Amino acid sequence: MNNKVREPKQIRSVEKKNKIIEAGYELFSEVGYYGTNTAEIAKRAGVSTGIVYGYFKDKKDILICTLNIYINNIFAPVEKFLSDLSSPIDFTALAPKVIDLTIKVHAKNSKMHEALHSLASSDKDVSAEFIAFEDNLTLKIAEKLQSLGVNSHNLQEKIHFCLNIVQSFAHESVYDKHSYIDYLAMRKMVEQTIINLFL
Amino acid sequence: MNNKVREPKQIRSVEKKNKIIEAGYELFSEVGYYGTNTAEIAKRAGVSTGIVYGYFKDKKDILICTLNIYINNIFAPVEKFLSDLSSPIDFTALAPKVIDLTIKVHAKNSKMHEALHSLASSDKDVSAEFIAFEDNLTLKIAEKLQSLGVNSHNLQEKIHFCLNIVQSFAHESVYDKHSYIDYLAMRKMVEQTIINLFL
Amino acid sequence: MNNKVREPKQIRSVEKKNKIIEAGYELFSEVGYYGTNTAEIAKRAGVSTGIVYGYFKDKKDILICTLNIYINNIFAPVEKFLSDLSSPIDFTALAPKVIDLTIKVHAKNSKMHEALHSLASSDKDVSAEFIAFEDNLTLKIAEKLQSLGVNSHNLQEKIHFCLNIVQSFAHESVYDKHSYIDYLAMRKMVEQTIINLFL
Amino acid sequence: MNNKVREPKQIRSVEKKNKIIEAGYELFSEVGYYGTNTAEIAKRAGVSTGIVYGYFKDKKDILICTLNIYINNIFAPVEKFLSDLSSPIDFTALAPKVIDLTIKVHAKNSKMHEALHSLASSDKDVSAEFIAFEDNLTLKIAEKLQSLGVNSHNLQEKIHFCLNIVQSFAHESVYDKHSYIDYLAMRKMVEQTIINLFL
DNA sequence: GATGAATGAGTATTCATTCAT
DNA sequence: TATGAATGAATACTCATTCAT
Repeated sequence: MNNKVREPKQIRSVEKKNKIIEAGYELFSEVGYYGTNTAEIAKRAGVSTGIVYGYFKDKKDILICTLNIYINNIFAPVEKFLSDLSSPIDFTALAPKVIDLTIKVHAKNSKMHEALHSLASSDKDVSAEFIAFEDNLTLKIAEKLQSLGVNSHNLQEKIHFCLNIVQSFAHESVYDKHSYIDYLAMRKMVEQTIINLFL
Repeated sequence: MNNKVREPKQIRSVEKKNKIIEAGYELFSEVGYYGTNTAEIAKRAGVSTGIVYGYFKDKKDILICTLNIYINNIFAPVEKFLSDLSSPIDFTALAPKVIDLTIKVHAKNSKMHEALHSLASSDKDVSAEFIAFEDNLTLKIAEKLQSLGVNSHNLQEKIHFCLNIVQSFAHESVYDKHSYIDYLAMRKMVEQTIINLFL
Repeated sequence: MNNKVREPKQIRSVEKKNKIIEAGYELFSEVGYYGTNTAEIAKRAGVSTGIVYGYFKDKKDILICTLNIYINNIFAPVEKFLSDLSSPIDFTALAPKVIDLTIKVHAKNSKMHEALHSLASSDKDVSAEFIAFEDNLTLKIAEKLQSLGVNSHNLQEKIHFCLNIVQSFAHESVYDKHSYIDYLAMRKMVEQTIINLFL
Repeated sequence: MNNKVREPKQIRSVEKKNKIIEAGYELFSEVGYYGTNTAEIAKRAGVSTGIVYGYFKDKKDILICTLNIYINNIFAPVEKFLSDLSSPIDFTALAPKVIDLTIKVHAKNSKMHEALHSLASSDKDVSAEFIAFEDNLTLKIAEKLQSLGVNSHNLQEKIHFCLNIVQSFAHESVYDKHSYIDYLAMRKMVEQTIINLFL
């Protein structure tokens, strides 16, 4: 067929495409997908509205690309964290660090997290990308732990479960949504749960 | 001031209002808030577009009302469950039942759950209603448990944490999103985590 | 044909019709014809929306009826004024009184004056009714003056011209629209112009 | 902040904006502000509905721009007229010319005059623009007359008063609204009134 | 490649009028 | 007569996408 979307090869073009993605990332984070319009993205990226469709198939395509930024924003610190791990692993010492990292990462990306999750529920493409990311993350961590001698049964399930509860805690903790909750006490529960899993 | 929205007192009116809410519930579940238009809601409810604004202030008002249905759909079975509890509580026996119930409830309301959460992230009204619901749920459960002699430290935090992990599990479980995960094994982890909390 | 609009014969009905006209008068005065809706008129009149169409053909029909109120509001004091006149007429003494009366009447009905004129420009029915009123007013005054021995040439033209300038002055004066104008000085001009006409 | 409305710099754009204003002018004149819809304006201007909002903030913004056309339509001939005046001024000769000019100008713009006045009564923006225009006109004339040696007391009030009666006469004269009036006789009164003022 | 003007389908909301009760 | 719920056509405005330059 007629592939209208350019794969930019020139450096200038790549830069321009990235500018658009960044602008999209910012706006989607600030006002959500439906609160953002393409003209605004173009304006913030410093390009014309027309050229956006030179680099992206449609508005959703921009979102998919911002999703990749989001994923990298999370992946990068996690990979760094993993590469610093060494055998033998002391989960009692590790758990607080994992929580700290997750909160830190989440605080920086929480808005986008919401914007993306919001779309994932109604859009198969976004949802698929999201699931693939989580799978990938779980697997990466599992591999690393195994290479460091962790031979826990149901390792992937444990990691996945940990990710769930840590993220869930980080999300609430960042927003401090429920005023009557003692988040420090809750944090201890999260830590202990992780430790118990890997005993 | 000018209260344009009718508070239906006639039976016929109540039925009509409910029809609209149901139609909204269905459509928001199917295609999300932004994928639904008011004409479509009216059509599915079998009413004119105009009368929708006789019962609801605006489109978001319909959503808020569907949110209440959703909340009741969850509250009702939980209250039933709580009322069947008797002292002394055996958490080892209780945990699986809680998970069963949550999965069952979630399976029936998961689509709406996503649609609502999706909006909660960008809309303060929806978000507030949601948080209030979660607070309410946590408190109700805490009261009941205390009345049955559970005197655990940080009871509210424990309950809230449990709700988080059970819901998170139920959500994944219903969709079976991650193909490589053994959800039965993961379920055991959830159960054990609950039991450990209340030991 | 089928004359749907009832001519109320019952006293209760007449009262109800008048209530609607009054409500219309108030609302048209306050927010203009297009800023008023029939439901609001009915509400203020204390009747149902449906019955409005029992007494009036349509929304414009209400306006035409309010126009009659407006006309009476002006006619009545003018007639009173005329009936107090006695021969011989001293225009030097009369002119200030005419201006006072016009301002007084205008102050009470200026909003409706604007609402009606606003519609007269685009609606033939309203316009016709308005012109008939002005003709009638001019003729009434002319008759009275003639009966009091005023035999001025072009009497009707003079009266009409006087009405124009007095009304124009009253309108501006009531609103004090132009800040740099000395309305007292202008008033003297209006008075002198009238006096000159009838010398 | 977010300046969405384009300030057209291209010749093509300027032409298009003018087309829209003209279309608005025509339609507002023909059927009034409320009888005109934006789609109709776009259609008559030969453009899409969307681009109308590229050039104008909203429907009222179009009206304000047509108001400016209207004002220029009046200002231009008046300025021409003023620039042809030379000292000393003979008001007896001037009065008929002023009336002729006003009638001529009014005949060309009377419909718009009505449409605008109609809105001025309910809209502050339009009203303000109108008053400013009248003030401006009065002042311009006053300056010119003073520069030509007219040192009349209350000059502004006199001019303003003259404008009122001439416009009022022109309006009626153009429409010949009142069948029983001898407009030639009335015209003489207007002339004489002006002459008397500046004696 | 790049621009930004132009398109036009789409949408929430209003309101004069009707009609079942 | 009277009610007020119901109708549905009408309308201002938005925005993803296209296209002439």
